Amino acid sequence: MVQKMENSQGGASHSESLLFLTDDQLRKGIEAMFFAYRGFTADPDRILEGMDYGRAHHRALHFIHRSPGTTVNNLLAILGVTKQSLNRVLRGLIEDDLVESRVGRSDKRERHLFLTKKGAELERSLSDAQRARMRAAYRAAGPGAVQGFRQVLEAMMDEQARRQYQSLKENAQ
Amino acid sequence: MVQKMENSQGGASHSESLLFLTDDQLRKGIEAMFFAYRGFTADPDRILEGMDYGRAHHRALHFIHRSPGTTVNNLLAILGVTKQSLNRVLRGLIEDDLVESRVGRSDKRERHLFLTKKGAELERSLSDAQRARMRAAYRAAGPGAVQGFRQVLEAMMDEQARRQYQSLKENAQ
DNA sequence: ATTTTATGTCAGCCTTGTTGACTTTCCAAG
DNA sequence: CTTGGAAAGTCAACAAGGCTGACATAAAAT
Repeated sequence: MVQKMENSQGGASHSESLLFLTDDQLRKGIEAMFFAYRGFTADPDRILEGMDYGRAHHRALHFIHRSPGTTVNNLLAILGVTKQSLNRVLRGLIEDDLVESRVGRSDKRERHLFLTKKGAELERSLSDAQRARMRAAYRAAGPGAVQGFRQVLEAMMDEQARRQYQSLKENAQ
Repeated sequence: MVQKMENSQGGASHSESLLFLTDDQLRKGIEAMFFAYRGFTADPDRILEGMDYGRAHHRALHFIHRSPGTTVNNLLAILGVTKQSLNRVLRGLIEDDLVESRVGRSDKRERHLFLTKKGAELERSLSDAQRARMRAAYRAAGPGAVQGFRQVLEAMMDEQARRQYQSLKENAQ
């Protein structure tokens, strides 16, 4: 049965909410994630529609930008898709000269991925849009909220994803 | 160019971070959303794999449970998909006796949607899993974080989604 | 009586995910 | 040096879940 909310939003009572997490509070969090993720992807999706690309291409560009020279296997692990799925995306990006694939020096089986100038430009325009929304959300919510936001998201990740997130977090450019 | 982070996480300086939002801070938020959303959908996805259902069915069940008797048009607006896409999902759920579609009393063009007992059971098992993760994340992050989490997410939504979210928020059951 | 609205349905397409099978390249261990 | 296995790429086939366009029906609204 759904619990009644003894501990509504309007009030406050921050300290109690740790212990008394009602189904209703949790459901609000779930719905907030659902609606917010739509907003989160909306701007890049708009930019990409019309081009031959989609969200999968955006993600590849993002993480190649983030870790230039990363191998296909690294990218596979971060994106959590199969190599066949990633390969199709990468093939398109390489053909269109947005991504360069260089054979590894020490291990020539590996391919190291880099954005071309053209690729960096597209990545930039996508991340500009996404950052603008994130910036607006952060400012609207206030400085304290940003901490909480990231803490809850981090706690929501699977173990593996959290490790990947944290190792990305460390090597700030 | 990517800005250097003068305002790292390790430090603190909550008050300044409102004004000095570096690209690096914003990127962390973006990546946190990406990885966290994977975790957010992981448990229901696991439950549904093997059944003939997917994430789209989960979403339909969630919002029908949330607003019993909602019309197809309402659901369309909330989910943000086309009627053809939703119809395919609903048809499956109705055939399998998880959802009941009743012709409207006052307006006989409308169909009002309800979960059957069987549908309510599946919805329950899905939302139990999702709530368990949300609860764990809330507890790990602490009571203050929950406020911030929801504030940032709400600010990240499109206008239309925010209105939908808020109107759902109001009629707590 | 006509138009608009709500819904459903058919057909076909796209993106992005999946599995399975197979090849090539090439490092490294025997 | 040979060989096993890892890394990468490719082909084929498929599924989920989006999309558009076209069309049908019933009922409400004008």
